[in-house]
Formats: sequence, C-alpha cells, structure tokens
Amino acid sequence: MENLRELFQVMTRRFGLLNKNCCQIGGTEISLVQSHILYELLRREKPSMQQVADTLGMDITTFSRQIQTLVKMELVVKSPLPEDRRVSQLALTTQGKYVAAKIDADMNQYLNEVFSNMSEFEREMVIKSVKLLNEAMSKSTVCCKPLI
Amino acid sequence: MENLRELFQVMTRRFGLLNKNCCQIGGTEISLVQSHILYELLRREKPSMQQVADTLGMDITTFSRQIQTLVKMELVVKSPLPEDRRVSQLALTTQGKYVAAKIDADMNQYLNEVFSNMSEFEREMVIKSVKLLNEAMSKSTVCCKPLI
DNA sequence: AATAATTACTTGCAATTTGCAAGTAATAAG
DNA sequence: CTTATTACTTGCAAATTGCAAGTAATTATT
Repeated sequence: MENLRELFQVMTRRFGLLNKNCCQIGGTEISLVQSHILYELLRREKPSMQQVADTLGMDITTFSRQIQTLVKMELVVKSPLPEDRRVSQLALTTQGKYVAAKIDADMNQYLNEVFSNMSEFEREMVIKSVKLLNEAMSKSTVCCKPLI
Repeated sequence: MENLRELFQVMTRRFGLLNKNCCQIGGTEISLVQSHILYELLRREKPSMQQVADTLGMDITTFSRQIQTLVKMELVVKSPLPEDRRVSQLALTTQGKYVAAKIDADMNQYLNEVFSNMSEFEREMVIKSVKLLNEAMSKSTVCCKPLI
C-alpha cells in the first residue's frame, strides 16, 4: 500500500505556502485565516457568525475577534438580524468584495500556473480527483465534519 | 473554466482539520507545526536546523524555538556536527520516533477511511493525481519553492 | 597571522492568535 | 414570570510569530 500520508503531507504543506504568499492586496495585508473568512463571505448570503465559524471549524471566540478586525479594516459589516437580534448577519463591504475577489483571482492564477505543467488529460483527471476527494472527505466520520 | 480555487480551498481546509485532530499521542500533545517537523525528521538522516526550516518554509527563529520545545519534550536531540560546530544535527529520540510513527499511522488510517468511500479505480486515479499535483507544484515558479 | 565577512543558530522584544471561562443581551421554554 | 437557551463578546493567560540584534564558529581578505 502507498504511503498516503506522505503524499498528502507534502501537498498540504505546499498549499499552505501558496496561501501564505497570496494575501497582500494593495495596502491591506490579509492573514490566511482572514482569507478563509472572506472566501466564505463572498459565497454566502448574509450568514451568521456561528454559521461561518462552524464551516471553518473555528472557535467562535477566535472568530468573533477576527471579524472585529475585518470590520475595523472596513472589509466586513455586521448587522443585527431583525427577527432575532442576537444574530449578527455578516456581509462584505464593497472594499471587502474587491479584496476577496482579488485573492480569488490571484489564487486561480497561481493554480493555473501549476496546472500549466500538465497535459490537458492530466488536468482533467486531477480536477476530477480533487472533487472526489472532497466528496469522500465529507462522508468521512473521522474528519472534516463541520465543513460544508 | 473551473473555479480551481474553490476546489482547493475546500480541500486544504479539510486537511487542515484532519491534521488538527490527529496529533495527541498518549500523554503528549503535538501541534500541527510540530507534527510537520517530526515528519521531516523521521524521513531524514541528521539534517541541520536550516535544512529542515527551509523545507518547511519556516522562519529559522520560529523553527529554533519549536526545536527547543521538542527537545524539552524529549522527542528530538540536537548534536553539533563535528566538522562544523555551528551546525546542529537533528534527530528523533526513541520516544520521538514512536510519536512520529504513531502520527503517521493515525493519519494513514484516517486517509484510508476517506479512501474507503471510493472505488478501487477512483482511488488509483486520486493517488496518481496527487502525485501529479506535487510534481507540478514543485515546478511552479510562484509557490512552493523551498519545498523538497 | 590578524581582521573582516559570512554562516548557523539563539535571544529580546512586541504583536498577534488562540481557547477556555465567564460574561451580556435577546429569545424561547416552563 | 422565572428559567433555560442561544448568539455572541470580553478577560485572561499561554503559545506562536518574525524582525532586530545578538553569539559563536568558520571562511575570506588583506
């Protein structure tokens, strides 16, 4: 049997580095954690704090403080949900949307560069595989439960 | 064109969670960073600090302190290289080897569980794809340069 | 051979990040 | 109307980070 861990350890380490580099947009410096939050907010319609924190597998207190920072940076706005004012709805500001989209574009560019080292056939296979992997992980009982 | 980032963002997030869970062996609690260090030391013959730090893309000062912690935990030993005493050779203690091997085994078990949700054919394809991905990333100019 | 430069690492901060425990305020349940 | 419960926020205290500035060993230069 293959050493699966070996393969994945190296892969995730590389993606970690990729993410590390990706996150300085103009004047604003975005941490890895913040980029994950922005990523979620770009894709969702006014989610609550708890929802996003759960999706990202983050402690709610850590998340709360990260959101405070993003609000100060004027990338995110919080507004109380009218029908339940305990809940804060999260949304990106115009600036926030811009930053999130920019990170997205940068990451896609990096990934395309990576994929340019493959044949069309290989590219298709890898993409299909990552999808499969995501599905398999979402079914797994040992990990990744809070995710999507 | 696919949104590559979407695929990989979710995948890496999941692996992050996987790694988070994996690292408590008996009494000893191992952080994610420490598990990456142990992983490298298990595979290498007496590397220097700088070598491992570079491989992991870590700042040498951060690395130095992490090693100090691992030495205190009696998982790692440092010994000066005879022909150049500025250099510290790193090695796992017996306990360190045990812990590193245990994490390896746990991670492999988790991964096997994930893979059990796939057909034999899919499994082969995914493994081949991850290998391809690793190769492609190692050729990329934008990321992952210090690695392996 | 004496001095300077370089290398391999170590410490001193100071900023950031983390999570648990303990709060507050709003809503739901009894 | 009192008592949960929920959704979040703050108070620590510990851990992690990286830059700047060290030390000590080796190499290069004069």
